[in-house]
Amino acid sequence: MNTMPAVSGQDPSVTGYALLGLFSLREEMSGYELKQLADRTLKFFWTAPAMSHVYSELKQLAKAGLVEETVIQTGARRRRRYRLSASGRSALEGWLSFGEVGFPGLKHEVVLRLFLGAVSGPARPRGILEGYKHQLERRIAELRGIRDGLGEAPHYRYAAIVADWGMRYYREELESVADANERLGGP
Amino acid sequence: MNTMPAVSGQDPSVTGYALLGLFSLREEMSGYELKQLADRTLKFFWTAPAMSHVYSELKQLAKAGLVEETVIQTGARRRRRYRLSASGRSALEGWLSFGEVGFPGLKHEVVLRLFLGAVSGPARPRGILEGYKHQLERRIAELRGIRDGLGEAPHYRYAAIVADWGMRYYREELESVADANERLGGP
DNA sequence: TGTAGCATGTAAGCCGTTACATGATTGA
DNA sequence: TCAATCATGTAACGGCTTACATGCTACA
Repeated sequence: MNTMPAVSGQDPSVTGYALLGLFSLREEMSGYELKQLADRTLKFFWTAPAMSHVYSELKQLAKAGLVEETVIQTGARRRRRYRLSASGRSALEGWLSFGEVGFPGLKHEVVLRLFLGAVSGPARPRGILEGYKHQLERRIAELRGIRDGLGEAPHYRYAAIVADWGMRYYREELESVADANERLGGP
Repeated sequence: MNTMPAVSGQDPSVTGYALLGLFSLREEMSGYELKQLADRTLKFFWTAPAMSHVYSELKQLAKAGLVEETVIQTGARRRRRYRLSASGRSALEGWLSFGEVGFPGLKHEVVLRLFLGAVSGPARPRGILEGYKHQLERRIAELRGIRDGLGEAPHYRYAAIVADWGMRYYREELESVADANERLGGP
């Protein structure tokens, strides 16, 4: 016999589990708050879902019983707040301990355009590289701010490892930009 | 008045343009060959499209007049071969010279699971990191083979820059794996 | 009182995948 | 001749985005 509560819907996507996982950092959130948290965490290693996608993902997670939904009526609009349910936590733990993990997926338009440099001529990649460099510097500053806020507290142990991973990655990208610029005969 | 030939369909997606770009490396290809080429080039900086997606993308590109299609009937099955058309080349050039290039998108399940290490406990990330290390080593060997085949010929100038970018990235990932393992108290 | 930003959603539709079906070719 | 691999697609569907619609709140 089945002692689990009946739930409906499919297995969550990886993004679904990722969002579920964020509830381990903060017990209760609205969709908006979850999106904000995703933009300070997930974003650095997993494409941040659009606002509207966060809402629809939460709807599905609620339908599957993995998060508990509290509806608050305020005037003409209802607000919802969510927290991880017991079965949500065990689903998350199960997902984390299960199976193979795929190789990271990358969609790197900068490198794509560099790769096609023979078609566009070298001026275009140089400009793109320049723009990418600025974006990277902004990202690095953003991530450094977050990383500094974590400190060395054991509570943020994993987050700190991940933040340092991200910093190392962005620094490597900066190096690759410099190397490519040099080889393109750039400044 | 419009001097361009009439074509139908939407603007290609980035993946569409990426595939179009591969015809600058090899004049004429079947869908199968295009997929093989993508797996030796694109794959390292842009998620490689599934075989079936390559076929449907080619169909769309042909419909839009960006590639020319030659149909060959052999027995009960027709084969198709493709080459870049004149308007395909100018569409590619236009796309390459146009506009803003977004920040690279990453879907890194390894880091995601590391990030959630507090939920799973440290043993699981350690195992995942170990597996990732092996995958990275295989990738590096694969890319090194390709890179060595390029040599220093000016013809492969851009490809060589991109291959070296990839190698640098994978080496950095290996460093991050080692750092994370250390901090997890691992071997 | 009006406007900018906070907040919550729905609808349409593309992008891309997996599963499936099937044919052709090569070598054991 | 059987199996493996090369090769070509179709169908169904999920994931995720953009565009749009709307309400709420603070403050100038």
